[in-house]
Amino acid sequence: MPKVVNKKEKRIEIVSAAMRVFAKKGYAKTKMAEIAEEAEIGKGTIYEYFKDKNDIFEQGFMLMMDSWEASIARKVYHITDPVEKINAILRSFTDFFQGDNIEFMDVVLDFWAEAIRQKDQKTMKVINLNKIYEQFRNLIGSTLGQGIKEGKIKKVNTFMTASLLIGMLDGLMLQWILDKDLIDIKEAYRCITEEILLGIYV
Amino acid sequence: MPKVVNKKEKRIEIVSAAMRVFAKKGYAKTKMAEIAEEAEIGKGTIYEYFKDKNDIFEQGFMLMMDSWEASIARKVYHITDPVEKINAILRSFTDFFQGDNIEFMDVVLDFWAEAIRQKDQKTMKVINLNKIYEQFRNLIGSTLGQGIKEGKIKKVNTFMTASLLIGMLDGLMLQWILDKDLIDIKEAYRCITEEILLGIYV
Amino acid sequence: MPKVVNKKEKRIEIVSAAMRVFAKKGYAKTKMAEIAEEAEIGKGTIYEYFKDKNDIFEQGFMLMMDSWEASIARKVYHITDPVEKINAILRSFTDFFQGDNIEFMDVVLDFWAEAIRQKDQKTMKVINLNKIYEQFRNLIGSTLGQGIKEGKIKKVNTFMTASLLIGMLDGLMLQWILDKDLIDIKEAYRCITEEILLGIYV
Amino acid sequence: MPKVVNKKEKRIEIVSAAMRVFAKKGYAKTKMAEIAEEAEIGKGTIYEYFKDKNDIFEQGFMLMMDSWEASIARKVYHITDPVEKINAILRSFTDFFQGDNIEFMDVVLDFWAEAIRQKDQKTMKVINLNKIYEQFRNLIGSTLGQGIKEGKIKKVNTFMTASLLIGMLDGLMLQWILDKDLIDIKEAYRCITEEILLGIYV
DNA sequence: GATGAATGAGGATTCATTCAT
DNA sequence: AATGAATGAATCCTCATTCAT
Repeated sequence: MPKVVNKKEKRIEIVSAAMRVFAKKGYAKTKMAEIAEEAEIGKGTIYEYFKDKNDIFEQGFMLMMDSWEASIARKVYHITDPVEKINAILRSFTDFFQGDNIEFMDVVLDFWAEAIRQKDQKTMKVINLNKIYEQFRNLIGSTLGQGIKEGKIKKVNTFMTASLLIGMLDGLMLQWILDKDLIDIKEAYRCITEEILLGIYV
Repeated sequence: MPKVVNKKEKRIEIVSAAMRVFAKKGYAKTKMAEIAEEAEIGKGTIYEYFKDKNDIFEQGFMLMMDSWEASIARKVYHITDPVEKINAILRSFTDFFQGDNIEFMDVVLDFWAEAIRQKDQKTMKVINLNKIYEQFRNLIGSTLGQGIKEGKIKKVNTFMTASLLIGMLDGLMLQWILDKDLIDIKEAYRCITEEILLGIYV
Repeated sequence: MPKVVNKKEKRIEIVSAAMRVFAKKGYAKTKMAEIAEEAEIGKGTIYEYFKDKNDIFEQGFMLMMDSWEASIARKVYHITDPVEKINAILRSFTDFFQGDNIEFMDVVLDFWAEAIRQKDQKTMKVINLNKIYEQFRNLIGSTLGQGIKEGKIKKVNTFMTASLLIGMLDGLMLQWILDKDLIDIKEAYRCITEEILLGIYV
Repeated sequence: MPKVVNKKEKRIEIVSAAMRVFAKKGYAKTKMAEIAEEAEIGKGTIYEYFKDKNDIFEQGFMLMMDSWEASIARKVYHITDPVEKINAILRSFTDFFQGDNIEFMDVVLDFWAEAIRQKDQKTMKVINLNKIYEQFRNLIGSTLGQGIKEGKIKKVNTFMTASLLIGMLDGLMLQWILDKDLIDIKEAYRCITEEILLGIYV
C-alpha cells in the first residue's frame, strides 16, 4: 500500500509555502518551481493538490480571510457594549496583522490588486473583496447603530463611519507593510481609540 | 526631412494608453501589443519612447504622483489656519481620485503592490512609496503640530494621526474602487471633517 | 516599415515543413521546435501563422485534401464514357500519391487515425473523413450507375463497388507506404483496370 | 503466503483495457492512469506486468495479430479448391472485424500509423507490418497461383492481385470504422466474391 | 521615425515512471 | 503483489524585445 498522507495538511503546507514566496516576489513573478522548492517537494506534486497556480492563490486568500473573520468573530461576538465592541474589533484587526500572519500580510496587496481586477467579471469569483468589506461594514455599522440607540455615540453616518474605520486600518496596514519599524501598531490602536474616536462619542 | 514629433507629448499619450490597459488587466497581464493597440501605434514604436515595459509603468507612476502632489501643494500652500489646511488637504485627496484620474485609480493598487515588493531592494527605485508617504505625513503632521501650538488641536500624536488620516483616505479609495456607487466621496469628506475629526479638536 | 511577407506562402511553407516532420516522427511525437527547425524559422514564428500544433495538422490535412479533390475533379469532369471515367479516376488516385505528394503520404495515416478518433465528436470538425469518402463514393457510384444505364457495366451494387474500389486504393497506398519498392503503382493501375475490373464489365 | 495471481490472465485483462482506451483516445493521448482505471487496478500495478506504455501497445498488437492469423489459418488450411480458399480467406477477414474484435478495430489505425513510422528503424521491431502483409500476400498469392495452374483463374499478376485484395479489405475496414451503419460487411463479402472477382475467373 | 515580423528565453503544466509502504 | 503519492523531464505556448525595412 502506498504512503498515506494527510491531504488537507499537505495542502495547507503548500499554500503556506506559496504565500511566503508570493510575499517575496509577488504572484506574477513567482514560479511554480520556487513554490515547490520552498515547500520542499517536487514541481509535479503541487498539481496533485492544486489545479493551477491561480488555485493556490485563491485557496490562500480564502484560508487567510476565513482565519481573519473567524478570529474577529470569536473575539467580539459576546461583547455587548458598543464602544467596547468597536474597540475589540479594532483590536482584533491590529492584532491579526501582527500575529502569525505577519508573513502573509505582504501578499494581501496582491490579493487586493487581483480582486479589484476581477471586480467586474461575471463569473462568481472566489475572491470577492466587496462581500468581505460588506461583512466588516455591517459588523461595525450595526455596532455603531446600537451605540447611537443607546446614546453612547453621536448620530453619525454609520455606514460611512464604518467604511472610514475599515479604510483607516487597511491604509495603516499598507504603511506598516512598507516600514514595520516606522508604524507602531499598538500606538496606532491607542491613537484611534483614545484620540480619533473621541470625535464620535457623545 | 523627418517627421516632426513632439516626443514629450507622444510619451504621455503612450503612458496614458498603458495606464488604461493596466487598469483593466493589471500590469503583469498587460501585453505590449495591447498597449500599442490602445495607443494606436505599432509595437515597435513604444520602444522609441520607453526602455521597456517596466519603464512605462514607472513613468506612469511618477506622472500620476507628481500630478497628485502638485495638485495638493497648489491648493494648500497658502492656507495658514491649521484646521482649514487639514480640511483642504483632505479635500484635495478626495477631489483627486474623482477628477480626470478616475481611470488611473484602478492601477494604483498595482503600483502599490509592485512598490511594496521593491521596498527592500537595494537598487534605487523610482517607485519609492515610503518617500511619498513621508511627504504626506510630514505635510499633515506639521500642520497638526501647528494646530496644537495654536491651541486649536488637542495634544495628539501628530505622526500617528497623520498616518491614520492618510491611511483612512487610502483605504477609502480601495473600497471606492471596488464599488464606486456604494461609496459617496463627498459624504466621506463631510463625515471625516464634521464627525470623525471632532475627536481631535479642542 | 517592417518586412513585407506573403503570409499565405509562408503559411504553406510552414505546413509543408510540418508535414515532412509529421511523416518522419508522427504527429504526437513531433515537437514544435522540430517543425521550426525544418522550416528554418524560430519557434515563436510558427505561432504567428497557426493557433497551435493541431491547427497546423488540420490545415495540412485540408490543404492535401483540397489539392487531391481538385486534382481528380480537374482530370475527370469532362469524360463522358463511364468506363473511361472510372479508369481516369483510378489513374488520378494512383498518380496523386506518386507526384509531389510522396512525402505527404506518410502523414495520411496520422490524419486517418486522428480523423477516426474524432468521428463521434459533436463539434464540427475540420477533419471529416466520412464527408470526403462520401464525395468519392458518389463520384464513382454515379459513374458506375451511368455505366449500368448505358449497358456497359453489369448490374452491380454501385455503392458497395465504389466503396470497395476506394478501399482498394487506400489499402494499396498503405502497403506502398510500407515498402515503396515492393508495390509498383503503375502495375497496380494496370492490374485493376485490365484484370480485376473485367469482372464488372458486361 | 502471497496472493496467487494468474499472471498471464491479468496481463491480457490489462491489454484489453488498454486497447479499449487506445480505441477511444488514440495511443499518444491515452494516459497510464486511464488504462489503470479502465482495468480497475492501480497505476503502479501495470508496471508489474509491462515494461512501459509502448510494451502494452506492442503486446496488444501481437495479441490481435496472432489471433487474426490463427483464426484465418484455422479456417482455410484444409481447403483445397483455390476459388473456395480465396473466398474462405476473404470470409475470415470480414468475419474477424465483426466478431469480438469490434472494439479493437478502432485501434488498428494507431498500430498502423505507429508501424509505418517504425518501418525504417534499425531496431528489430515487434510491430512489423510488412512481415504481416507478406504472410497474407503469400497466402493469397500462392492460392491464386494454384488456381491459375488448375486453370480456374486467369493468368493475373498474383502478387499484385493479392496485394489489391488485401488492400480492398483494409480500405473497406477503414470506411466501416468511420460509419459502421453505412458499410454492410456481409454485402461487401458478397459483392467481392460474386461481382468483383468474376473478372479474374476463367 | 515607425513598424510588425521574427525571435527564443522562460515558465506552466502534463504524465510516464518510480518506490516506499 | 499492489498501490498511488511523488517526481521531474519534456514540451507547448507566451510575449517582451529586436531589427530589417
